[in-house]
Amino acid sequence: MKKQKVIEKIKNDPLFALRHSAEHIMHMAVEDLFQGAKKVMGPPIESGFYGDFDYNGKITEEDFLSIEQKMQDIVDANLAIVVREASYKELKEIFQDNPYKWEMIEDLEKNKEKATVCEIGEKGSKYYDIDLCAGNHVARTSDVKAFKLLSVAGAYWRGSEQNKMLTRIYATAFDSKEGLDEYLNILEEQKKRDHRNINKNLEVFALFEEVGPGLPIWLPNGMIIREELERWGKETEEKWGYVRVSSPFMAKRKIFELSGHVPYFEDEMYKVTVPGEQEDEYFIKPMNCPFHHMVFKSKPRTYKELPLKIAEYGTVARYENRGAINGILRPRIFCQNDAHVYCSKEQAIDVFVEIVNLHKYYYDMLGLNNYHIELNLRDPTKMNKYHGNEEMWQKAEKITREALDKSGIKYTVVNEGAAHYGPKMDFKIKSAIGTEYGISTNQIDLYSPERFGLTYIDKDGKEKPVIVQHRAPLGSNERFIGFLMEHFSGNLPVWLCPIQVEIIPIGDKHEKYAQRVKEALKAKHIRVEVNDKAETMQSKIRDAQVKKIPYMLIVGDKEVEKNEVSVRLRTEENLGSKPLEEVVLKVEEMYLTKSLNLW
RNA sequence: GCCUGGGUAGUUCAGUGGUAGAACGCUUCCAUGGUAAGGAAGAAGUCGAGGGUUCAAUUCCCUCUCCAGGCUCCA
Repeated sequence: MKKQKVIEKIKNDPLFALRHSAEHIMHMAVEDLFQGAKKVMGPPIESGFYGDFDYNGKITEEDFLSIEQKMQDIVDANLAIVVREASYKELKEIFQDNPYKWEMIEDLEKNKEKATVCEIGEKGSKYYDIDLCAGNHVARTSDVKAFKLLSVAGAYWRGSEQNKMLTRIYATAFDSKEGLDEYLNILEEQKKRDHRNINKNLEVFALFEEVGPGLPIWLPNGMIIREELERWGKETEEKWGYVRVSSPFMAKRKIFELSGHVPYFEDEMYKVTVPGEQEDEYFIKPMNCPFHHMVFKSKPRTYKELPLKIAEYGTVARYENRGAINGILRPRIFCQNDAHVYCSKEQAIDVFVEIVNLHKYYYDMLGLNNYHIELNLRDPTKMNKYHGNEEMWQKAEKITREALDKSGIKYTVVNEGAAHYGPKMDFKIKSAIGTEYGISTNQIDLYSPERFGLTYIDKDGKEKPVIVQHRAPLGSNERFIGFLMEHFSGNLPVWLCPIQVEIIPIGDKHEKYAQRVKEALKAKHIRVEVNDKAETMQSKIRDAQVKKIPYMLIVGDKEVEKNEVSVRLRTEENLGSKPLEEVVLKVEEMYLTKSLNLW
């Protein structure tokens, strides 16, 4: 679990104890209302808590009201909450018919850890509960001032697909009604910022049942964003010494066997069958790496060519779990800002630092500053997930850590999530709403060079293996743009806006002038449209605001007369009337410099 | 893939065992406006798909499909 850090943070939350107690109260209420429901466990989480139950019937959101009422009853009863130590023997007696608790007790016993219980109320009274529990609590149930159940979900016991699916209830609790209301408001706001909601106004992509899940169609507006972003990526890579290639969107099984993907990912690869041709199986490519390795191999390489940076905007297909699909943040086909850098052992660290710097450049330009690296190492409990020998892994890890230290970027280490061929670094960015995204990834790979026989002739005339670094600073167009939509809440930087300027003629008679303004902007390649609907100016302004168009140029009698336009920004600032030329130049400047400001 | 809930006009949603409604949007007309919604009329739906129960199904039941929130996963 990547949860250690999060848990630390949660434990420092002043509401931790209160939520923990609220969770016990919820368990009591559920066991009271649903015969046979067994409490399993439930910790406080960021901004709330959840509780898991084993219950053979259904608990749905319709039951929330009665559960909440029962909880309120327990809160009103003002029961004492006491935590004390307990013997394994006592515990096993208490939980003799609860296999989950039993399992936890046995774990404690095995590790010789102290066991504590939490008792709420007095034995024999209307409400009484005793539970295996290690944690802080508030003193009395009445300290839980405000709570709300939020959703039901299924969750596997101990997080494993092999285990039984339990019923999980998500909820939250606060020390005041105001705190709760504020939080519920934030949830509402987050929902509005969901890229799928923003998409309704921005018209970036469209999904259809007939096309298939996870297969978005890019609409004209989306395509503008995408092409601006790609152009920037390509220009930047050119400056940073990358060369571009293009690889076929499908290939024979053989190459994916060579890359080592088949044993781990065959189930998630789209197979292509060719009628009448049985000998070869083809897959739609799920990644670009093997092809770039082949580019490297297309002729003998020497030290003079290194580092060789091979880039491609490559579209890949992965049959993602149905439940993992989410708008364009997690589709089944996506286009990566991909490249592989081939270098010598000696160059590896400098190359890595350069890649980190490239990330920094991109993120700075977009004004994203809340990011860090997560270094994903092998999960010691799942060693069968990884290729290569121990020595290779140790070496890769050593280089990676050295490189990270030298780059000076902040990073956290997680013992999980490595790629099958090597340690992985994920760039995690926190969006403006606080959601964290794995937006880009970077990997130092010693495995592929060995598999593919990727070598170069060094100065001393000897053939040596290269080191490969996988990188995709702009992630995939899909996820990156979805992220940007949410981060900016739809208010994209001017250069990425599908429509940069909306011209709003006040009346019919101003339309001719509006067209002239339009032509002046178009001459500078600014994306502009005239709203010539039979509507009031106010209504046209509203339309533009909703579409998050950065500049609204209002033209009426006064402007026509002076050859000016009245400038309103989507920030609702009214800059007043300005000469047309000045406005054109300003917008052009903001566009070309990729400014994050509007004026 | 698993758990829970859902699918009604382009969108957000109401509603019903006797084949449907609102708001916004769209089209047309009127209004010619000064910084977030002027007025009127009109078009628009195989009530996700298939099967079953019924005299009758959008409504009840089953299967499939798609969507949402979780769990698991993300080369």
